[in-house]
This record gives sequence, C-alpha cells and structure tokens, in this order.
Amino acid sequence: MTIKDIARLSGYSLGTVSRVLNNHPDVSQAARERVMAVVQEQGFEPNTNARHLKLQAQSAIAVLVKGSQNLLFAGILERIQSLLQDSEEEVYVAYLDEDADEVQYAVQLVKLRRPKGFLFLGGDLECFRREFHQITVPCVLLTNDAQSLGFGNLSSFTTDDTAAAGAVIEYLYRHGHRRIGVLGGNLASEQISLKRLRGVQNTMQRLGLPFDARSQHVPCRFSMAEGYAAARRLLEREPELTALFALGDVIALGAMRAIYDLGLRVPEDISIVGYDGINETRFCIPRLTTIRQDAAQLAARGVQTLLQAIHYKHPPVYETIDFALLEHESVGSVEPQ
Amino acid sequence: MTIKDIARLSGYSLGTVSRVLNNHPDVSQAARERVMAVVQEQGFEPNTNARHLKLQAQSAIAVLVKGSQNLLFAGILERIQSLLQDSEEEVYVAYLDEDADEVQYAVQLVKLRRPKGFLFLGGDLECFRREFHQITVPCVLLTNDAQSLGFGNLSSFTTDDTAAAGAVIEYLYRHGHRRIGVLGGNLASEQISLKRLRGVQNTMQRLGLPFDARSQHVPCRFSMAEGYAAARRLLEREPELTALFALGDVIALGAMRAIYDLGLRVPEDISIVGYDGINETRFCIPRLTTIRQDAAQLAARGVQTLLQAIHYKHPPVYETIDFALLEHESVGSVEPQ
DNA sequence: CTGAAAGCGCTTACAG
DNA sequence: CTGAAAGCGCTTACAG
Repeated sequence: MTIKDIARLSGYSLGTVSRVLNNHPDVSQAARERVMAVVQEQGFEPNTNARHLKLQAQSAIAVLVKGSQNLLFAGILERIQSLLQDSEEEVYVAYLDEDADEVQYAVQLVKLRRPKGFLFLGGDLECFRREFHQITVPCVLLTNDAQSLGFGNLSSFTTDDTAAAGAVIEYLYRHGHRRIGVLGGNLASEQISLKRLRGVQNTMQRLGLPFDARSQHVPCRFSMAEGYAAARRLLEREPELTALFALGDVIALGAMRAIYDLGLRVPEDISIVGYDGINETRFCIPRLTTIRQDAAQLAARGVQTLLQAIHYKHPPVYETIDFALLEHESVGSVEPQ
Repeated sequence: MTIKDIARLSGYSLGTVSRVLNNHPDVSQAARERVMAVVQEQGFEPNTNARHLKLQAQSAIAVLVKGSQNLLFAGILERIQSLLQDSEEEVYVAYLDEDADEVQYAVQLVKLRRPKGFLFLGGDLECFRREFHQITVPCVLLTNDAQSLGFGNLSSFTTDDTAAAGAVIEYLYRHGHRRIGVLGGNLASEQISLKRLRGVQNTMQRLGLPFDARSQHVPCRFSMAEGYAAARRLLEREPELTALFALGDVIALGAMRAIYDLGLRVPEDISIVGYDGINETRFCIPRLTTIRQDAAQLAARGVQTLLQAIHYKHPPVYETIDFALLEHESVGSVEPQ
C-alpha cells in the first residue's frame, strides 16, 4: 500500500494525495475528503524512509541517558517521553555508561540516524569541549551547565549544584555537625559531581571547617553497591565523622545500609544527606533528607526549548532550576565540640 | 557527501562503490582498497533512509517496556542494550504505562518504523490474543508465557510465576504464618500478576489455609506509593495478618514503610516477601526476602532467540527461567495457632 | 569485474 | 486547485 494506490483508489493524482497528507492549503475540500476517506479505509501509513529521504529530513529526537541505574534520570526520561509523545515527535533513547563519552556517541548517531536534536541527561563538559563542534543540530543538556562552553546550538538546564551542596553543608552545620564526610563522584572528569564537591569545599572553608578531601571524601559511582562500600571504607577509616553527604541518593541508600551493618543508627549516630530527591527517599527508613532536583521542570523546560530550537532558530538559553532541601528524618542534631 | 561523491573521488562508478560498501564478493581488490580509502578519508556514512527505502528494509529492534518505574525491567533493559550493541543492532526503546496496550502500540510502530523485531518487557496476554495477528516480524515476550497463544512468530521466556508465588506461600507457612495478605496486581487484565495470584490461591488451598481474596488481597500498581497505600489499607482492615506477600519488590518497599508508620516492625510484627529480586532488596533495612527473577538470563535468551528468528526462520520457543527464593531478613517465625 | 539504468515511495516547484 | 515530472541516495539485476 503506497501513495500510488491511494491515488488510483481515490481518482486523484499522486501529487494531490501527497498534498492532502501534508495538509497543504491548496487542495479542494472535495479532494481532501475523498483522499482521507480512502486513507482511513485502507489504514494507509506513508513510508517514513521515503519521506525522510525526500525531505532530507532528520528523524527522531535522541535522548542520551548517562547511567541506566540513575533513578533521577529515569524520572526525567519518563516525563520527556510523555511530552514528546504529545508533540508527536519520535524518540530514540540510548543508555550509556556513567563514565562513557556521550558526545562521541552522539557524533556517531548523527551519521547513522540524523536525529533532529539531542537531549543529554547528564554530561561531562570535557567531552563537549572536545567534540561537540561536530554536532550542528539543536541540543539541550540537562543537569549540567553549558554556558561556559559557548556553543550556539547547546542550551542547558541545571540545578545550581555548587549552591545546593553548600546548602547541605550549612544545614548540617546548623545541626551541630563539624566532621562531615563526603561520598561519591568522580574527580577525574568534569562531571556534575565536581561542582557539588566544590560547593562542599567552599562552604566548609567559609564556615571555618577543615576539609581534607583525601581523608574525608571517598569517590564512587552512582549505585547502591558502591555507596555501600564507600561508606564502610570511610566510616572505618574516620570513625569521628558525625555526618555524611552522599552526592547521589542511590549512594546514600547504600550508605545507610552500611551504617546499619556497622552497628550504627541513622540519625542517632550518623546523619546522612542525599542528592536528587528520587522517590525512594520518601519510603526508606528513616526517610532520607536530600536535595530535590525538579525533574518535572527540567524535563518540561528541556523539551520545550529543544522543540523551539528545532522549529525556529533561537540563541541558546542557560537556566538554573530551583532546588529544595527536603528535610526528612536522616539528620539529627549534635552538640558541636 | 553521497555515494556519488565517493564514486567521483575514487574514479569508480556508483555501482562499484555500493558493492564495496555492501561487501559484495564480485569486486576487484584494487577497487575495494581505493574506494575504502576514499570512504575513510571523507568519513562517509551512507544515508540510512535511502538504503532502507531501496531495500524495503526494516530498521531497528524495538523494545517495549511496560512501566517506566519497573526496576526489574530497567535491569533487563540494560543488559538487552548491551547485548544488542555488541551485535550492532539498532535499538528503539519505548516506555509504556503499566496498563497500556503494548500490542496496539507495536502495530502502530510497525507502520511507522518497520522494526525488524520486537522485545516485549512485560505483556498482557489479552492484548496479544486480540491484536498480535497483525504483527508478522519475529517477537519475544519476556516475563510472561506466550505458549497458550500459539503464534508462530512469538517466543517467550518467563519465570514460572505460579510456582514462585506458591513457593513464597509455602515458605511463609513453614515459618508458621497462617494469615497472609497479598498486595498488588491488577485482576482486570491477564497480566503476570494474575498468575502469581493463582499460585497463591492454589497453594493456600493445598495447605488448607482459608483465603478470601476480597478481604486478604489489595490490588495496586507497581510503585512504592501505591504499595504504601495498599499495605496501610490492608493492615488497618485486617490487623490479624502476620505476613504480607507483595507481588513486586517496589510494592514491598512501600509496604515496609507503611508497616513502620503503623508502629509495627519487620519482621517481628509483620513478615513480608517481595517479588523480582531488584537491587534495592539487598540494601533496604531489613533486607527484603524475595523471589529473584534471573534478569541476565531473561535478557540473554531473549536477545539470542530474537536475533536467530530474524536471521533464520525458527519455530517459536517457550522457556521457563529458574527463579530463586532469596532468604533475607524480612521474614520471621511465628507460633502457628 | 564493472558501468549504466531502473526504481524504492515520497514531496514539491513548475505549468496550466 | 491539480497533474506530470524530477529527484532525494541508495541497491541490484542486466549487459558486457
């Protein structure tokens, strides 16, 4: 079943059928009705390959997700899918490893599938700096700030990671904590974790707290298993810590179990704060105090901006999405020494 | 940059370039080398739209995931992605609502994108029975059994849900539990939850335990929030229950928090068993006793079978993948009355 | 082994 | 408002 069959069946020419299908204004009402009737009756769907070939058109919107176990991204992705479905865009999703080079992957994808735009869930600025110039379609980076890169086709929406991490440290400080350990992140690359760590260091310094990253910080990937191991290592090595800041909720969830297995209690013996605000934090015992990133907002602004940039040329936008510190049950007060 | 440019640059004709690109045997070594050199030098990638149009070819393998919050599926999906990446297949992933009609979606996708095969993560047999005849490409259904449907192009790999649910009830019985509540699932449609529920009922009957689904079972979707609400409702209504069986781990995680909020302890006051064996069950407090579905095995056999069916015609296979009851910390013993 | 040519299914100036 | 025709980039019988 092709457009040719529809033409024959409807008594109109190829061209007219195509125009009806594409909602061209210059078609008579009669032709429109007749053709649509045949299309309906036959359940005809135009061949996308031919259409794209002719239009030199790009196909779907590609979403590159860094880290398949990242539950924050899962939540954002769910909303993106639903928003793009509403606007009838095709979506192509790929999961990459947490430490993969997402821009390199995107460059490959451009050659292979010609997506009309990219949505990056997570991204390493270093990769963008190195290879992003090869990409010319509109792109949006979520949960990291692309302003410093200055690419004309790359917008970004992110939480202010440095401020949020600072807010966590201040919050712990107000509750009397002076010896705070930090879990997670990767110092080798310019990922979001670096900014959070910078927020920690700045704020510690401002509050006059000593912070020796070598002893008080254990890097790890964003998983419960690594959070568990990192917390154990840190607490065994530095038993005088009264609070932990995990740079991701999943790390915190693993850490909470590690604390329990060390015979300690949250928050009586050790306080802990997470980052992201995923669902799980509202159901674990105790509920996890955490920084909530606004997944709905990130998804909505990201999709909206990408679609606009695809349809009309727009300068890039860089927006900061508000975060909130959700005070749950995992932080206790201690007497500052 | 098209094949025409490569022809010009290499001094060979269009046809020869195409033959080189497609690894046809009837090309001289000289032509092959010269053409490949130019292709390399120019970084040429053939246009997929044109190629597919000409070949009438299907494109990617489509993976339809039922329920974006399903962490078991997330684990299976991660493995599928990596396996298909190794075999250089393109993957198209779509998340559907837990209660969506996945077969209807697949039928749409066939018209739109002509995938060369489908991998269904979760599926409602009723939908398959009604509409699957419209799909002719090879398909694999994971976590449900398609044998009873008898479609020649639909294989399936699943845990024996009825047996696994039965094993849970027996396990609780051996620990003295006689009054057992069940959380989750949807009785309206022929989803996997129905089989688990049947396993519960059969085994209860065999053990001589009364089971009144109307009072002892609260259906809910597979999320922590719904698990929380369902558990609260059930325990407030039936305070004499000593154990809960949640038909999914996420439901169990929500339920554990509900139990805590009711002032009860797991497993001292209430025992609870989950289903799926997701990562979280190894880190929550207490660790959740659960049925482990073998995600690695499901993914591996599913992908392998689908690829074979795509490349050579094969009769469908229906396999049962072994489950395991992971005895963790959420079940206690009680004195049977 | 290679080139010239047809055709996959569609869109869109160009005429009328 | 409509039809005839060119052409998007590729593959593959068909000749030679």
